[in-house]
Amino acid sequence: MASMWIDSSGKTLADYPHPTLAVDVALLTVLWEGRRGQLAVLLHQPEDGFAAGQWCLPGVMVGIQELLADAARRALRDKGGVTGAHPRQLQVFDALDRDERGRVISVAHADIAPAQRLELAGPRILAPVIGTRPQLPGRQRRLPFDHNAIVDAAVDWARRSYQRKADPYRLLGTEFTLSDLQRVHQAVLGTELVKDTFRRTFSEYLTPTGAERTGTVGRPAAVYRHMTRDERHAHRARQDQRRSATRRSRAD
Amino acid sequence: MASMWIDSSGKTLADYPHPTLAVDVALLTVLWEGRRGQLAVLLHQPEDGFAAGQWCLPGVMVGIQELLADAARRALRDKGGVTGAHPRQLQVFDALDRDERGRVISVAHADIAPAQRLELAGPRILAPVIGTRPQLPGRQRRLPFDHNAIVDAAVDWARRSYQRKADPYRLLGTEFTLSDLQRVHQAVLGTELVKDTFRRTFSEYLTPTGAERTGTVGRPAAVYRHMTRDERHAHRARQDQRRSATRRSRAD
DNA sequence: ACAATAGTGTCTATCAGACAATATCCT
DNA sequence: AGGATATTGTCTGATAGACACTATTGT
Repeated sequence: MASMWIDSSGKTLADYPHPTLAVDVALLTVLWEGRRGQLAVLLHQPEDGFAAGQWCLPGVMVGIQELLADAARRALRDKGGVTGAHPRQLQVFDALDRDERGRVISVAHADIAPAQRLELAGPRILAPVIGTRPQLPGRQRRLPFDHNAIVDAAVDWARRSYQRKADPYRLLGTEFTLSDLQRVHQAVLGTELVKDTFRRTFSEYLTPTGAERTGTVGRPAAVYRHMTRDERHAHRARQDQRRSATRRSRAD
Repeated sequence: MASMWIDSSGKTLADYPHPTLAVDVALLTVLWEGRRGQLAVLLHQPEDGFAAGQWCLPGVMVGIQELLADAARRALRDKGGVTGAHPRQLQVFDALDRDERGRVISVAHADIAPAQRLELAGPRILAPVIGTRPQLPGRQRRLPFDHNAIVDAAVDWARRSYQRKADPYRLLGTEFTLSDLQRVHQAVLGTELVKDTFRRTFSEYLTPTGAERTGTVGRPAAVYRHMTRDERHAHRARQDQRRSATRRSRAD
């Protein structure tokens, strides 16, 4: 059994003093003001404890038999009011003075979820992110601990994810138009995108449903959905075939 | 003072049972068999303890007031015989059963160093890496713990690093030819590269010293060195200028 | 009709790969 | 001379951005 292991000094590993392990989670989402989206991060305000009264990222200490992903989900559930998230590891923050309560090392996590899935009851807000900096209400200027750096890393991660793939974390529903998609990407990336290049880049990985979205002003937009695994596979095969065909014709 | 913090139950953070924290380090290098390079990873063989007699990555438990990078350096120094390394964090491995001695979470690190800097006295080897799999001597098939997964991650990291930048971790000395550089990149990437494309891609970021490397068969090769910070800066400025110039001429 | 939105055609610059030609050494 | 290596020129296909044009709706 695990806890029975004893070293040459008669001690178990846990008998030696070692850093406490925490997780902090930056849950990102997109807020909509009309047709314009805004990247935002979920913050909560502990009622007691060390950072009481300050907005900060949801975080918990990791239990001795707990997986990091489970701890991150627990932080989101208990402190963030979010269920069904799938937090991903970003990096470890280990500055000696990052937590004044003692030696605590934090594994930063991030996830992206549509705002509808968030339960904003309790002391929780979605803080808009300008650049990589969350805009806090009231007099608070910065997040406590190194949570600003964690948000930086999370926003970088989100932007990398939305650079080349169409809405990989499903901020949109199953059906959407290319304009919807472009607005989501613009919100996450924090930049405007060129319409025609965007369409050409991403429509390749989407399947038209045949339907059209009407009811608004302007020409109706074609409705798309993400490719299924099989469709992606077939698409790859077609591409590879075309490539080898051009190579063959060159050889003639 | 840090250790004075006490929660509502009268305990410090460290009083709660929490996972032990370790670091494991994959130090990569390139071995030369004539003109052909081979990516390899540094392994050592603990004389006692849990993994005695098995080749594995250097690793240590993180001290309560120790930085992860310092712990990784200590592992390399004490168990790997390497000084002057700068390990980088890769990711955290946290499977519940990854260490049979107890609940141990490991922060995987990696670095790349030229083989000359390694001290291979003691029970240490450089295991060639085919694909992402280290080739072990004798009957040992796999690395213990999840060290195979750590090597995977380290090799991926190294290949990403050598994809677009010229020898970023200085496996070569200060002066080298483009062929030298190409052989290093081929060794790290584990693939053959196209000569002319390689030259065009990387010579842009190098400065010719004016010297030539002679003494071998064939036309003498021009000797290059890496750009200084100032040279890189000037190079960027030139590029930007050219770009805006083409935009201007388009507007005419 | 006109504003607004969706979608396409085409030009250009850039780049990577393929191939070939030239250059200069050693034996 | 001939083999080996280094270096450069040029062609082609793919792609991203810029720009302009067409298409189809609601008001």
